Amino acid sequence: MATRRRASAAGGARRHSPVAPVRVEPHRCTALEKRRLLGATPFFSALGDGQLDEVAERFDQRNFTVGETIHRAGDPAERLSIVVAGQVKIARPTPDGQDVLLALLGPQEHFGSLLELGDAVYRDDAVAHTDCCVLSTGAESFHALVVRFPSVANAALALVAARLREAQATIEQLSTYPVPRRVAATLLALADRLGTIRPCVDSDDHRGVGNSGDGHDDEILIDATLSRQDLADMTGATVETVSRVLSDFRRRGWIDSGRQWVSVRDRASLKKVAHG
Amino acid sequence: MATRRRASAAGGARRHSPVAPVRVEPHRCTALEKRRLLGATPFFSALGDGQLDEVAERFDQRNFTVGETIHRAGDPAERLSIVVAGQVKIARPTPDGQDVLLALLGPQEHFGSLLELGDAVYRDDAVAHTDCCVLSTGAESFHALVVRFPSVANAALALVAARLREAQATIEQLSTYPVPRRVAATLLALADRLGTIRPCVDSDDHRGVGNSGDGHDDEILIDATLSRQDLADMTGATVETVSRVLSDFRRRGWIDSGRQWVSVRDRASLKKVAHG
DNA sequence: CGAGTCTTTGATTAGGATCAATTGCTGTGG
DNA sequence: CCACAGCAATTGATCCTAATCAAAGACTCG
Repeated sequence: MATRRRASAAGGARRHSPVAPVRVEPHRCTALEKRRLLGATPFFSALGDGQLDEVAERFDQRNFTVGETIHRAGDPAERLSIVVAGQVKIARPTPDGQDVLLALLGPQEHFGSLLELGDAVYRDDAVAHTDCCVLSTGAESFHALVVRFPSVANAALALVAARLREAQATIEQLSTYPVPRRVAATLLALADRLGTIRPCVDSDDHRGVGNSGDGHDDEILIDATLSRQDLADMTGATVETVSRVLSDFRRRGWIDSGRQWVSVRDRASLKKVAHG
Repeated sequence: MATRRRASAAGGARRHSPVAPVRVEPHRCTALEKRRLLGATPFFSALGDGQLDEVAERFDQRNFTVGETIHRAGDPAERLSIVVAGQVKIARPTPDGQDVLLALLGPQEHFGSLLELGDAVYRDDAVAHTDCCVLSTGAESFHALVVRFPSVANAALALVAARLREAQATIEQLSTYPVPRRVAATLLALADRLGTIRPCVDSDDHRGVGNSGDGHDDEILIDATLSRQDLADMTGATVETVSRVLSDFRRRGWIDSGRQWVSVRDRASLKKVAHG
């Protein structure tokens, strides 16, 4: 389904369509699918089929289309949600209008009231970053599951702890490193989480060979609609600065990028920048 | 025990001894004390005496003196610790030597392997910020408790979630606000967590009245040895900048400060700076 | 094709970092 | 009790990173 017109050669200017074919999925899960999807989730991976049924009946499914708001900061925090398809953006609105992008979640990842424990309201906006499908359950319902299945408690703890680690890494970045370094680190992290290999060499285009001998060919596309503004919100910088940094990286051949997309060409060099 | 020479009047220059009487406590808890201390902790507050005994026998007690290292980043992460007296500083060392102070923990607060779940090593240094007493247990031992007592699981989840919230607030601060605002917010947070009322008006000094009519008299001392460097590490700024900001706040009469201590005089004004 | 976004690039400014002394507090030892 | 060594804090001068302001180019979609 990827619409593309002329994915021109590697070296030169950026071209039209990014590489992210937006996939939509407006569907309704069967009970069976729900069970399967939840079972694939870190929360419930230790449970057997019978137990999963019990879990599944407590979860509701909802679909959202790009840009749709799932919840807003300030709303009563009453649901724990798990992304099963698509991507969800978690952003903290600040008084002065400048958002901070706290996470870009993909399938299997969770958001919502688990993080707001002991808190009455959400602290962040959750917005559908692509069309997406989400399974969610009430906070009490989830707590019942925690009590019933100790493995769920352990998993939840581990997941929140992992989030905390990420947050602390971000704090480290923000407090001590300059923007290019933060951008490099962010790109690498995104490539790890959302990267797909060899973007420019696929599709239905006829294609000679692909790599026209320009050094590296292990290009990794970050499979998300990623604007400069998003990157700025992730790194605590401004759009203009991010744009300048990306232009610089591009000039050096470390990345390739265009409207709403970035791909990593020279992981090693980025790593060097990201780690000192 | 507070040594002090001449705590001079309120208005003018800063004077000698801060106000923090350093208390030492090199002792050994009895089993009974251990039980009581653990029961006072958010982890185990829901448990009965019999259950607390079970918990207590899994915890060991250790004392540390100021500056002593409890664990270092890179050490195998094998213990969960709870501060019962004194303060512990959690700092993340960065490659280029500049530390990031992630937390300053007081009694009842925890650190260690709970946050490193699924991680083999500590990410941070833990250092005794004052003389202190710590109860700790092995990671497996703690997990056994989690499975045995669901309330412990819930408490642990809530505690880690609370840490995550703090971390996200810090990220918000770092990404979008200027230094004076961050410093103001940090001071307020410290005053809330570690503040003691009326510092200059206590001790065994004879004292006329105390407040010599200089506007506000709700002064709150931050009860910790707090260097400019510590503050800088908490706010992601440099010592010099923090010093300038504090001098400014002092000139305005919002705070009072000296070598290794700060007290808050005008909460309202600080709040105004901290929140826009 | 044209309106609306997103991106790039340039010029200017400002907030903090850095470099460099100087002053002030603390506790130690003569 | 006082002098001194050592560390913490202050203050000034300068430089540089990144924000801000401003405008033009690029891609998408209706």
